[in-house]
Amino acid sequence: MTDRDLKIDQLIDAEEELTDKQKKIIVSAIESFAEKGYSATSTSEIAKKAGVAEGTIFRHYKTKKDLLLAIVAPVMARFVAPFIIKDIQKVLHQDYEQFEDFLRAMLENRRDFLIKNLPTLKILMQEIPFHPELRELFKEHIALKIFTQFEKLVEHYQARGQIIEMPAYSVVRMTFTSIFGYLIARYMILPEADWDDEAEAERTIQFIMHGLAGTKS
Amino acid sequence: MTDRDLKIDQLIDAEEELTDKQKKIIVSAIESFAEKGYSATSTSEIAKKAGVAEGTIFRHYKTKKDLLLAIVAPVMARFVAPFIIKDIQKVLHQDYEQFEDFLRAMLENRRDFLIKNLPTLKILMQEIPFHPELRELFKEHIALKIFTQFEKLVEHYQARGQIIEMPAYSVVRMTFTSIFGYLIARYMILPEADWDDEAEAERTIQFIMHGLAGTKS
DNA sequence: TTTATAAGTGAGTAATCACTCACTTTTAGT
DNA sequence: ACTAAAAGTGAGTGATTACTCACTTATAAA
Repeated sequence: MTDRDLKIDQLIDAEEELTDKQKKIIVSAIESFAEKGYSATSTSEIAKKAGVAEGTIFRHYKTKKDLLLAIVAPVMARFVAPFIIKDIQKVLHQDYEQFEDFLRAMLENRRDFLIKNLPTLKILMQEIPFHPELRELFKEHIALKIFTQFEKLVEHYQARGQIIEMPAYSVVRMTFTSIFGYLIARYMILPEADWDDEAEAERTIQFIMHGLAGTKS
Repeated sequence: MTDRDLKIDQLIDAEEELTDKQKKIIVSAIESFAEKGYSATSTSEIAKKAGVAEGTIFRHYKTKKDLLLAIVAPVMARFVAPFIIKDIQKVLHQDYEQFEDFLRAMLENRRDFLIKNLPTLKILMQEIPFHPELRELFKEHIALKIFTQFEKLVEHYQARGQIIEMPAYSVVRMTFTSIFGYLIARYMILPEADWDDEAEAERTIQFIMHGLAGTKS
């Protein structure tokens, strides 16, 4: 187990036994951060909403920023965790012989996670540009781990003629763009519209498959 | 000319003769808003950076939020303006017989605009979720005007067999997702990476074209 | 040159900010 | 029941906030 894997596990396991008041603080903070933004939310406001003295927040989190990181970091770690597979080859041969099957599994899996953690993921997207620590965590996990892992995966399917010959990073970018573009449009930008979720997901997957179609259909 | 067209023109023309100090205020505000976010930027900070008394800001903008809107609203209007074409049919027959040509023109055109207005567009993306006035402007222009306009356009190319039969809104969503996904990745998320811009743009267009290919190739 | 209007100033304001600290209450091991 | 550590409190801190206003300076038409 590398240092980096350890870091992820630490982040995920960090959510241990919390006091009732601690939970209320986190719930209230998530609500306010998501609604008004991190900078526009005051600690007194969070305390009031949580039914807690303002001092209690600072008993558990040294600074307001610490509170933000405590909320956002574990969710980021859990969001990318399923992509970090130790033995890709095995998974691919056993579970997903077709790239399409892999795509479909990924879309459904991450959709469920996104729905369960919508406000926190909104906060994460909002604040990433302004906090170097968050950006660093993101780069370390996403850019390095997932991206390279995904490139191997793409090359695997390219070798089998399922995906067009093209730089792997382009394939990865387009796939991510399409899937998360759909999820963001569906759940963040236009959640009110009446979506036919199954049909729209299937169309998105077909779009990617045709867009990246290789020599063997 | 409808009320809405008038509104757009008003927003665009709003940048008339400004004092030297007024320009410096706007430039400084854009810089700080983009770097630290709107809420985390103080008016005293903007004044200092612009070499201006704090009162001068409030002479021209009633509130801090007014300053934000004065910066962001015209750029939003200009960003969507080229999509608002009065006579689509004419444009399509004369300039873009192929959907592919239209896509390529749109990509290049909006790329240039994005590069020239990068910080302001960053601010816009950041602040849209928190300001109802901005969201309203966006919905009015994007959701209603562009989206319906684009749907007509898609149906035009579908009728000619260039695009697969599929709900037009899905086609629009996927096209926008792919193009702006590329532009955002290229210029906002990973501007440091060494991109082969022409190749990457071409790959993105080919990806869309294959993903949406109709009966007649 | 006069004069009205607009642009610019900076000290001042009440409110709010993140955070501290001396203190009280709760928890849990013996 | 005793006790030490952890959790919780809320009044108080100086700094900073967006914004005001009485005043000065610059602009330009008559």
